[in-house]
Amino acid sequence: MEEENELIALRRQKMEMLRARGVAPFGQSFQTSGSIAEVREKFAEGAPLRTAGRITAHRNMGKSHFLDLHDATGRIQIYVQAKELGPETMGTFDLLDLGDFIGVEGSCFLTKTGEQTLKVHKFEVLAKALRPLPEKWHGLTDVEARYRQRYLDLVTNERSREVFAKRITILRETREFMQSRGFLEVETPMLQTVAGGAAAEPFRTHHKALGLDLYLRIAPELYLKRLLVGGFNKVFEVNRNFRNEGISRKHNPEFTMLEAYWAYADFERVAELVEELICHLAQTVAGSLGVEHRDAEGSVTRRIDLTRPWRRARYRDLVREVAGTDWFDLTSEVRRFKCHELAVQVSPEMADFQVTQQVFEKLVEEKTFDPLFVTHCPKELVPLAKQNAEDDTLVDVFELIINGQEIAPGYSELNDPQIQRERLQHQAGVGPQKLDEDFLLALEHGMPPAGGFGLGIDRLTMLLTGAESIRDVILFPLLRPKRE
RNA sequence: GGGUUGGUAGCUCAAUGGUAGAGCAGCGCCCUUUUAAGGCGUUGGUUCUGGGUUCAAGUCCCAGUCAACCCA
Repeated sequence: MEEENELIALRRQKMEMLRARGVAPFGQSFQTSGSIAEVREKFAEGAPLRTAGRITAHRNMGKSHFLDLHDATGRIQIYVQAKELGPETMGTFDLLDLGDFIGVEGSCFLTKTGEQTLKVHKFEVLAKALRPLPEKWHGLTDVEARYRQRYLDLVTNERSREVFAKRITILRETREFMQSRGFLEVETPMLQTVAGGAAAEPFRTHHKALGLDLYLRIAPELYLKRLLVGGFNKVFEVNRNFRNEGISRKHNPEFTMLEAYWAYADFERVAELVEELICHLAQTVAGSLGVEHRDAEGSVTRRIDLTRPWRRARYRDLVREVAGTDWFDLTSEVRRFKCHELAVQVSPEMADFQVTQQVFEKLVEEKTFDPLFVTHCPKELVPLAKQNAEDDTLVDVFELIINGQEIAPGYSELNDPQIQRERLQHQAGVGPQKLDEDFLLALEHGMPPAGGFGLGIDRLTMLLTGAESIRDVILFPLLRPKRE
């Protein structure tokens, strides 16, 4: 990657000097009494304990040393006394640097300020760090470096560790919640011959042995529905979708989605379920239904109230609220003029429903922070949903908006194979998708009426952690590689 | 794809067109309860890359590159 510098050369030298003393700079397994957090729990004055971690600070008092040992669970102070260890061991100790992994055996004591400390009797070098870590106080703040070298971000930034700990909890609790409601977790293909289930540009790939062009899935929907045909009543999948589109604060080309289907239910019951799920996750992860977002200094920048019941409103009513009660009576030309007045940008090639959707996105979606279920959407926006029984220009769906973003769509699923075929044919005409004949064949065998929903795990994590960018909740977001 | 801003030591940041600096880390010395330890001293630079303007460029201009933000 980069050439040798003085700091690295010096660490290599120390590594060789360790070898010369018969100390392996990259050690073997080390039996501990637990992680650093566990050791702190077991802490009892005088008790012997063993733990391991990375050295992140060294306070040198001459004949005695205080060091901080870190792992993902926390920090513990260790105390090294020259008299205790003897000159031979201290010679090895002097070859340690910040960043090195060591294992220590010692006894618990409290310093005069009351800090839990391990007085080291023995230590082992577990791994020498040949490159220096970022500075202790500011940590790594360069956003580009934080994404490219996430490991350094995790080592130095507590806040980043917390975000990912919460993401892990969200995934675990989501699975448990869905399973507790009787949903079965299934796995469906990532490699698909037809990229269906959504309107999005797919990634292409190729299977050599079959000589077959394939797509990375843009959604698992059509396979999960096949499972309803197959007799499953409640299924869900949590995994990656891939969309070959632009990258932004809210978009990463691969993102994690929970998708679930519930036979004999409809979008109303699914909305209830989603409400319960998100409230459960908020309680578990944020500890409250009042979610607070904070800036780097810790001041609250946004409060989101998840208290149930959540507001439900019809798409057209919401548009009327922001664009005037007569919006849907206006001509195309007047609507476009009104967009100009409302500072909503529209382009000439947009259809009327797209103009309205643009108004909706800018003036409703982006300004809504507390949960809002948008219902009775126009069918052009959601071609895979069931038509409303009273008004066939509408479909039985909800779009859940929280934190200014669409977080979860929910549907009464279309199960009429004939209408489904027409809709897909219409969609295939404009998009890159071909017709998934195999899916239509399945539908013709009969799919029960069902409710379904998708929940964007990345955006949900943003909501519950206060992250401003999707890259802050994805461990390794896609970046363009750095060239030489 | 378009616009704006940015890229300087390992990290965090300075530097009117005029000798590239500081803090932390490192290195040396002092210090046996420190915790952003402290004190004294000290090393470290392809200023993102390539061109140009100029007596002189980190700084101005052009092109490229990567990133962040906004827009499509």
